[in-house]
Amino acid sequence: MGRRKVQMKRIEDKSSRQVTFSKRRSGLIKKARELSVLCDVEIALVIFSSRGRLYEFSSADGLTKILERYRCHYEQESEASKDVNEALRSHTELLHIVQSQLEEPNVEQLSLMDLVNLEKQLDMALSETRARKTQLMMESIMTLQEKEKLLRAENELLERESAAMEKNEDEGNEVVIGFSNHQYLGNLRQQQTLSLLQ
Amino acid sequence: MGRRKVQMKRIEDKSSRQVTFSKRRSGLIKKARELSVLCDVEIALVIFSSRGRLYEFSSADGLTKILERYRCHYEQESEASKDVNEALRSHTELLHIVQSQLEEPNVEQLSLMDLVNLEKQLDMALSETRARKTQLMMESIMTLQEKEKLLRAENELLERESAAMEKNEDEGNEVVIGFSNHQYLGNLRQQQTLSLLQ
DNA sequence: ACAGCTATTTATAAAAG
DNA sequence: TCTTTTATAAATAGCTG
Repeated sequence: MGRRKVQMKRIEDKSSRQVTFSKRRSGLIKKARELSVLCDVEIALVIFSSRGRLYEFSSADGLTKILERYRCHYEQESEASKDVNEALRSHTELLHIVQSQLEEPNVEQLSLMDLVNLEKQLDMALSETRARKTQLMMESIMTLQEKEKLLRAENELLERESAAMEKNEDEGNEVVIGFSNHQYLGNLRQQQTLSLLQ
Repeated sequence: MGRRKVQMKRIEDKSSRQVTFSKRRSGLIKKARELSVLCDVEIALVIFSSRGRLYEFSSADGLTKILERYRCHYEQESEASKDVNEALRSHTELLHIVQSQLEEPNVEQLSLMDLVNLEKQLDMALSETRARKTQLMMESIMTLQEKEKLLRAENELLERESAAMEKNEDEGNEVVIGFSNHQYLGNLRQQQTLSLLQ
């Protein structure tokens, strides 16, 4: 598509090779963008010039930013449950894809590659769910650890209060306390346990 | 470049979207190949259809190497994009591993059933690991909950003790206590959170 | 879903400024 | 060297089978 047809081999003239590279590169990226938009598919395109310069296009670029924002708001509950729902939705969608693929008359057309890819997607979905679950549990543990810390502090306080009072007593008032289990709790192995979790 | 100009937005009609995808995909890959040949540059192109099918093109050096190079090129970039790249790279790498495994002479003997069974086995292994992890976390949470319960009981006891003592006091002994945060902790949403976990 | 066929639109090689 | 223009090659949207 130019003044004349071009041979499909390396352009020897350095200058026109550079010009062609510049033009065709932008054309290729444009086409990649169009394809991703028109057909709603994910595309990653990476080009290294002979001098090591990098050019890229990625339909997931917007997605990356969304995921980043998603991570920022990750700790908030409302967002969290939304995320769970989203994961569930996409998971279900994937299952439907698998079903429809397998229910088609011409199963033979499913190449091994296709199956591998589907399996991978499923596994990624699983991974997401797993990661989400793990995070929720971690948060749960964190919360409980926080509470434990607070309760310990409170206990110490009360203990000191109790000791101070006892010291100032002179008559033998009977007290309700039968035993004290302040030191009941051993050292936490929490750190150890958590290290096992990932 | 067709009978009419096309709007740059997702093609809503599923059928024609599929047709366009097929045509433009091959066109894009062709253009990528041409650019890599004419200008002697490295190109990696990955396309995921909405159905999870993978299409790719890469110039001589191979997708993995190019993506590896890409990753190095971006070492100084943000964490997020690094993660995405890494995911893409390892994804592709894994794919190649599986492919090479499957490209052995007697691939034809691998039936769908075999693949399904293989997948099942893999997933069971994953499940086991996952279950183990979950169990560890659950135990961790249980332990912490137990501790919380004990600490609460202890607190109550101490509080009662304190109250009893205060009642039997007649002189204004100064006490060490400045504040009390017994009710600091809100109601647990632990039950709710846990229900989300499975 | 796929293959071939134009009428058109796009991309771009080469020329011009 | 860069940008713009132009002539032409390519790609492809909508058809038809």
